[in-house]
Amino acid sequence: MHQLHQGDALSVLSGMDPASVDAVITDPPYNSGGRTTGERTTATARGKYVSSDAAHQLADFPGDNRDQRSYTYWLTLVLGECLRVSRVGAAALVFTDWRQLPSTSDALQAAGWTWRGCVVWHKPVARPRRGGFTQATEYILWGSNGPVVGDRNPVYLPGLVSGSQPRGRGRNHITQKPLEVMRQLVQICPPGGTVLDPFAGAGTTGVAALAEDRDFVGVELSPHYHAIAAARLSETDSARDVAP
Amino acid sequence: MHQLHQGDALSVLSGMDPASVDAVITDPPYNSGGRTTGERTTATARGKYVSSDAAHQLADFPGDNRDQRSYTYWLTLVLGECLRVSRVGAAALVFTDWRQLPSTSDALQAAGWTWRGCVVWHKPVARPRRGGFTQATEYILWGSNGPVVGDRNPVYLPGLVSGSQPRGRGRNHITQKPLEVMRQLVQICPPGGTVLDPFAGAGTTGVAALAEDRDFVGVELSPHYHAIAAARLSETDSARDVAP
DNA sequence: CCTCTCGATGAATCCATCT
DNA sequence: AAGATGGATTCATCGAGAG
Repeated sequence: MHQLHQGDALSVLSGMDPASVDAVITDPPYNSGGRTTGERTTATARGKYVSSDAAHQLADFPGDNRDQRSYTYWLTLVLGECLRVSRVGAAALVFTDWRQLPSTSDALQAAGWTWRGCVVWHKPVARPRRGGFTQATEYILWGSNGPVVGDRNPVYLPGLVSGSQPRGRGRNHITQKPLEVMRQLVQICPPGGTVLDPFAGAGTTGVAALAEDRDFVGVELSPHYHAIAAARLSETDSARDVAP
Repeated sequence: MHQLHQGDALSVLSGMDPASVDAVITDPPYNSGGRTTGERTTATARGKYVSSDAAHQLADFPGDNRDQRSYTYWLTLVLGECLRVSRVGAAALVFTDWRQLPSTSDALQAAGWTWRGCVVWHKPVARPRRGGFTQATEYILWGSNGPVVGDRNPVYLPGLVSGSQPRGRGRNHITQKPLEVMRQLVQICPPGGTVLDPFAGAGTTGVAALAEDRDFVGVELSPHYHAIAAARLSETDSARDVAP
């Protein structure tokens, strides 16, 4: 079962019932990239994150033009609303890159979540860098709403997940996550529980949640990606209904 | 060729010539002090550091703001001295865990280094955690003294390194790093250059540097570990003299 | 259906050259 | 002078197509 809202994350979340979801798993716009504040706030997400020799024609996405301070403030507001709508014991998993990891950890904790750790996503396909280290990883900050109740969901999840972005026809979004990675992450939500993603993008989090027998509530601002996510989610949900 | 000083990092560094090293690779003693009461009270850990070092007086829980703040301030001073004694274009690699990553990145940048990225050290043997994600990684923050000059050291280094801590007789220190991991990291220093480690511990950074044909300057406060490191370094250096 | 070869690619990064 | 634009770089991995 799933719902997908089209609109701004803060507005939609403020209309949701308190204590109604069991996990928040999301990939906010990083507001990263570029060397100067000017580059970060004026360039498009495509311009910042897509290699200059890339052939694909994927659409840009909105919301990637905040400076560092505003990013932290805004993300704190969003994660605060997420805490309000989540049940005690719920988990939050928030993607970030190395540049924004400190700010993201500030926002997570300022919003009231307890920081529990950091999962590493390793991307085997990454452009090498002369004279230094390849940037081949992203980070998933793990927080909890109060204590972690191990008995309620006795899983043992990996601290490092590996996977490449979908390629070719299966790729819908610049920053799309591999389904296999997301299927591992959604297991932090107890079976039958509800996963919330306030920045749904092309909807991979929801597809993974449905595939692992969790419910899903998503929010996406861009009408373009909302339509893509809606189609993917409906397809997954109907396939699930037939399966058993 | 190597030198190993016994004394406090700040004191020894302040006596060193400016612009005399090509890379700083170190694991500051917050991690090395032991994170659990058990680690801190075992016979091998006792006496590792004396009380003159402010970092040893940290409380059990990093959430204590005062100790956290002092740690960041002290690390900023040390990394600032490291910047002074390093040449333009030199790299800094600083180990940290997920809890201290934001503070360590603050200290690195406050000291004047340009933050360039984050390398992940994956420990394949890690204790699983019920109801959550295994903590199987540590982090190595990468900074540079000014621009990265790719032509001077045209290497392509990995963003993820993997290796388990030495066990049994080969293990001299609680937080000892695998030699194979350190051999990859020291390649950020141009061949023939000098690697500095102000918290040398059992000297693995130096052993790796010598094995990869870099020179080494180390500092270790504890007489116990200074003696162990001195023996390991001399052994490696004489083996190197014979080899060619 | 499996194996092999071939070609394309990356939430990059740097730098010279234009506005 | 500061920002915008465009080109060059590199290799482990992955998809497609051939055999």
